[in-house]
Amino acid sequence: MKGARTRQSILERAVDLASTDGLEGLTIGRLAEELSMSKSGLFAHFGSKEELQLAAIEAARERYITEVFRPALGAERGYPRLQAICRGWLDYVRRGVFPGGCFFAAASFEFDGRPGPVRDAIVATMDTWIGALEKAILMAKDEGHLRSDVDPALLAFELNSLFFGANFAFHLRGDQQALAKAEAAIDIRLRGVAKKGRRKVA
Amino acid sequence: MKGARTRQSILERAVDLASTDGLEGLTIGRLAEELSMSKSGLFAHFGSKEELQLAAIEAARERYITEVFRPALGAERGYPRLQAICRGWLDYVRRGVFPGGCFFAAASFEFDGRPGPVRDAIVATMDTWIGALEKAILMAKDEGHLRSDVDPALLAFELNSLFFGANFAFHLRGDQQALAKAEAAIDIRLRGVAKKGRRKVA
DNA sequence: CCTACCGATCGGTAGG
DNA sequence: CCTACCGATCGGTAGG
Repeated sequence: MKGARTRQSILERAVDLASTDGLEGLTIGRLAEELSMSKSGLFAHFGSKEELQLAAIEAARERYITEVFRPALGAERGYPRLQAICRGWLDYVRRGVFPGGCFFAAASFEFDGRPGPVRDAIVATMDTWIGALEKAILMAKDEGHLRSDVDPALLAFELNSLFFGANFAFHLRGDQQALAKAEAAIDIRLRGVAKKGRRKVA
Repeated sequence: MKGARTRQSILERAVDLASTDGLEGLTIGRLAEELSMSKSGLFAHFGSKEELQLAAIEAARERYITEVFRPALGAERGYPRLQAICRGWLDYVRRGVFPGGCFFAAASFEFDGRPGPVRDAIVATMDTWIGALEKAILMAKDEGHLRSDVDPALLAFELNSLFFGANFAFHLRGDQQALAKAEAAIDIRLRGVAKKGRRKVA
């Protein structure tokens, strides 16, 4: 019980560290020092650095679902929910849910050229996310909110690209208009596929 | 003269290594080993790891300009050149100009949460790139190829997002339709801002 | 451009 | 969860 709580607090810190320094830049020594515990004591919770990385990915996924994705499911299915996901994503960038910017964008670009179990876990997480986005689009089609010729896989690709682009412009470039641009771009795209009577995004 | 050649060959290797392992993951020891030279011999060319990282960013920028950007300038200014930049970018992803995927996307997401001279150099490089993209869009407006209400900063944001999204879908997810999706998304967006008579992207 | 070396830190282990 | 330790590798230096 206590072990599980300790493990969870280690992972929250690990996720924050990895979002700024990367999953490889995350080291057991610094993580232990920040938590004021011994390296070996922390290490005992995971058994290897790779297991720590995999557990951090899972913890980041849970944080993302709790803070960003699940709240959007409160909106009614169809266009409103798709809007809620988009607005929630931009808010996620603004709020800095991960201190070093989007954990998943960072992990994706860190591991896109390297094989191994960590990469595989990132790919699986991103496949699930893109799948969830496609499903929200498909629901909006089924509800008759989007035109029937909309390609969910294509639109999900576009929205995800704009999300990552917003993270890039906001966190790296410090573009003060980053979120306004992303919102405008999403608005343009969604208006292009919405059926009449559904025109506003913001 | 010979020193400059050695330095250049070190940097080409450094850029390749950094594109897969990151600019922090790039180590002097492994780089020296791959080049069959001593660590200190290599080190003498740069003086510090940070200088090596800065030189690698500059070398990557030169490779990008030579392989991707300059060829697109061969197309006539306006819509054709904007198309050429877009097509060149997707081809750049497909060809794997950097073995670990786009060097700049990786570096951007690696350093977006960390201060310092390396981050500053990445920001400056990306600002220049986005500025060049905006300029190409502005030229297309000036030539009368794009509608006069087009916002170059917004369209540059959108195109760059799709470029990075294509890199993500292709290199991380291994999505076989990644480039086709990116091409379709770019086509949709450019057709939306093109003046009549300019409708084809591919 | 080399050999030889430095202190610090890495992931990980032994033993409790 | 700790102390005490391991070999390997890190960035960097001395001296040539």
